[in-house]
Parts: sequence; C-alpha cells; structure tokens
Amino acid sequence: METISATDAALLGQLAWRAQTPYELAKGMERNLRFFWPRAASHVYRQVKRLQRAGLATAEAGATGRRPRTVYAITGSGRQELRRWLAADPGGIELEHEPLLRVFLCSSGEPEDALRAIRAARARAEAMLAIGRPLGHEYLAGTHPFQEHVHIRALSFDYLYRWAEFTRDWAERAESEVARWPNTGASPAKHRRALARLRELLG
Amino acid sequence: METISATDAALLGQLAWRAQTPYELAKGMERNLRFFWPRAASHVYRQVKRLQRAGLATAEAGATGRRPRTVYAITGSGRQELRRWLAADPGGIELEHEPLLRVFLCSSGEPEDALRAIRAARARAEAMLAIGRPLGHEYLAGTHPFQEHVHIRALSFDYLYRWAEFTRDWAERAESEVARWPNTGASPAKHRRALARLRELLG
DNA sequence: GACAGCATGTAATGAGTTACATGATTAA
DNA sequence: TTAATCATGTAACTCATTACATGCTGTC
Repeated sequence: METISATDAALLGQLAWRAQTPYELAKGMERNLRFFWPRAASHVYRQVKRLQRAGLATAEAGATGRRPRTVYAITGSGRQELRRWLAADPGGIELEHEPLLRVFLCSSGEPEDALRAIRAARARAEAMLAIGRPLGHEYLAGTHPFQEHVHIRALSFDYLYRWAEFTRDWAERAESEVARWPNTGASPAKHRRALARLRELLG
Repeated sequence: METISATDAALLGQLAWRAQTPYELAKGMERNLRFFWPRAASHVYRQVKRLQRAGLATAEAGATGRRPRTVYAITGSGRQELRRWLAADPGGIELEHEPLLRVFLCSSGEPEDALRAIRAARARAEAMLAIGRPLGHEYLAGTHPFQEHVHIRALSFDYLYRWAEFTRDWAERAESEVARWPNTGASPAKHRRALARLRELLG
C-alpha cells in the first residue's frame, strides 16, 4: 500500500474522530458520505481489515454472543497517512447521471421515457432535501453529535443542499418542456424554445 | 446479456445516429458524455465488440494500411434493446466528489489542504464553463453537427452549465470562508458563521 | 417462539481503469 | 526525417458491487 485511496482516507478520517466497529463505519459512510462518496457496506468491512493489516488501524477483537465484533482504532501511522493524503493533490469530480444520459439518448425512444428519467432525478433531489432539512435544523439547534464540526460540515451541506435544489429546479424546467412533446423528434417550435433556453444561459 | 448496461445504451445510442468506428465512438463519449457518463476509451473498444458478439451491432472490418479499422453499425435488435432500456426504470445519480470529501475530512489536516481541494473544484467548474460557452454559441449559430438534436441537448446543457456555475459559486463562498481559518479546529466565530450559512440555506 | 430488523461478514463477479504496444499521419 | 499526435487495440489489475449466509435482539 504505497499510497492510500480516497475511500481509505474516508475510513481513517472517521476513525480519527473515534474508534468504531465496521458496522458503525458503514453507517457513518451511509449517513455522511452517501451523496458525494458512496460505498457499499460490505466494502467497508473488507477495506478496514486491509487498513489494519497495513498497520494504519488496530483491531480489537471482541464478541457479541458467539458473533465476532471488532473495534477498529486509528494508529499513529494511520494519522500520518491520512495527513499525507490530505496534503496530496486532490482527485477529480465524477458524476454518473443516468437520468441525464436517458434524456440525452431519448431521440431513440419516447417522450414518456425522458419524462420518467426527469422525474427520477427530481425524486432523488426531493429525497436529498427531505434528509437535509431536519439535519440542518439539528445543527442550528446545536444538537448534532458532531456539532463541533459544524464549521466544516456547513460547507459540504451548502454544496449538497443547493445541488438538490438546483436539480429539482432543473427537473421542473425540463419536465415542463418535455411534457409538450408529442414525439422526440425535432420541430421548429422545439428548436426555438431550445435556443431561447441557451440564450438565457449564456447571457 | 440479459439486459444491457447504461454504457451499452450510450454506445448503441451513438450508433443509432450513424455507423462509427470505435475511435469515433470514444471521441463522442469524451465530447458529449464526459461530464455525466465518463468512460475510458479502451473500454469502448472492448464493449462495442461485445455488442457485436451479442448481435446488437454489426462490425464491418476494413483497414488503414496494415492496421485494422472496424466500422460498427446498429442492428434491428440493437435498436430494440436500446428502446427496451429507455423504457425501463431509470438508474440513479452518483456523485464522487473528492474535493468535497477532502473538505469534509479536513479536521485531520490543515486549512491549506481544504483550500487546495476547493480550488480544484473551482478549476474543474471553470474548465466546464470554458468548454460549454463556445459549444452553446455553436448551437445558437446553428452550426453544431447535431443541430437537429438541439431541443434535447439544450436540456443536458442546461443541467451541466448551471452545475458548473453553481460549483464555481460554491467554491468562491467556501474559499473565502476557509481563507480566514488559522487552523481547522472549531471556534466561536467559525461556529457563528456556519450557523448563519445554514440559516440562509434553510430559509 | 417466530418474525423483523440489526449486525457481521464471505464469495463470486464484473465493470472499468491504467499501462502498454504499435501502426498511421501530419507538420516542422 | 523525426517528433507529435491520431488511431487501434490487448493485458493485467483493482476497486467495488451484488448476492448470499448467518447470528443476534427485541417485540408481538
């Protein structure tokens, strides 16, 4: 392990706050990172074990009844690797937006297909807002478990909440446009409205 | 191949417009889908060969000098699979935002680390705008090779251009906040500004 | 005492990437 | 004629996912 991955850094970062079981780590990933660094729970179990083998975390083996239960904690060299990763060049931003892909390809299908995709994007945005609103109020009320990190979390919250609003607004515009289409082909009226949209964007 | 993947659909969608070599397909992916369905060129070469083996595309083998050169075209069952895919339930939206992850984890590092990440996000947004602006003007001038798709492409353009603007604006806000931090720890002033930011978001 | 949901993993698989190799074309 | 870039792939590998198995805990 010459250099750790971003997912490793995410796990070490969580362990830097406190020692945790892989289940807690997976929950934390789901709660906090789901929208900008999503990873399956099973991946967490395997990856944190690798961190331990690499000496970046310790594993304290325990049990619940006959079941294993492992508490992981970050080590000194784990903290060092995390700091090194933070100091290194940032990787990029990758969006995989299947609804948008469906809209882009919709000339091979029906307007109804594009509408379903747009509504899916909107539903996702609404779900994000539904999660974000109470979360934001928790921070405002000072009752969030990581209240001492609010100066940092407000920055990511800002990004994600506005992204959700922005996606919802786009979906509304797109839906009201596609709802007028009898088919997915070109037409003078569609062309005119498209250019108007572009002109508005480009100022 | 019981059901095709979204990447397969993207390739078939391009072939539905016209027959192409894998190189052209890869270029098309890069030009059009890079920002919402990014795939490596080498992947295109292999995947389109699979489409051919599955009978969804035909491969006309030719040559440039001593090099092979294959032109792929969509088949009837390829069009059918594409329509089936378009008619199926849309998949989700996945964002992998490493700069945001770095900000989120920055309590284990220095403010400078977070600043670098924020600037990287901003650079990416500016790059998108720099690509989008001339592209938008091409559509407005009516000179784009896929001008007849402008009623569809205006929708994805709307999403991506505004996303870039939104990311740039977030980066400006975030940078001006973090630039004031002597360290990444909590402080009453940071806390106060964070709550103000959240209050503004939640209305 | 049975069922739902929480918790802890393993196994198999796959989609996609990076790295590499090499031929063709063009511009300096 | 050489270097850069366009074009066409193959090979090896990695990261991550889905599917599965199974134990524990509380509750009806």
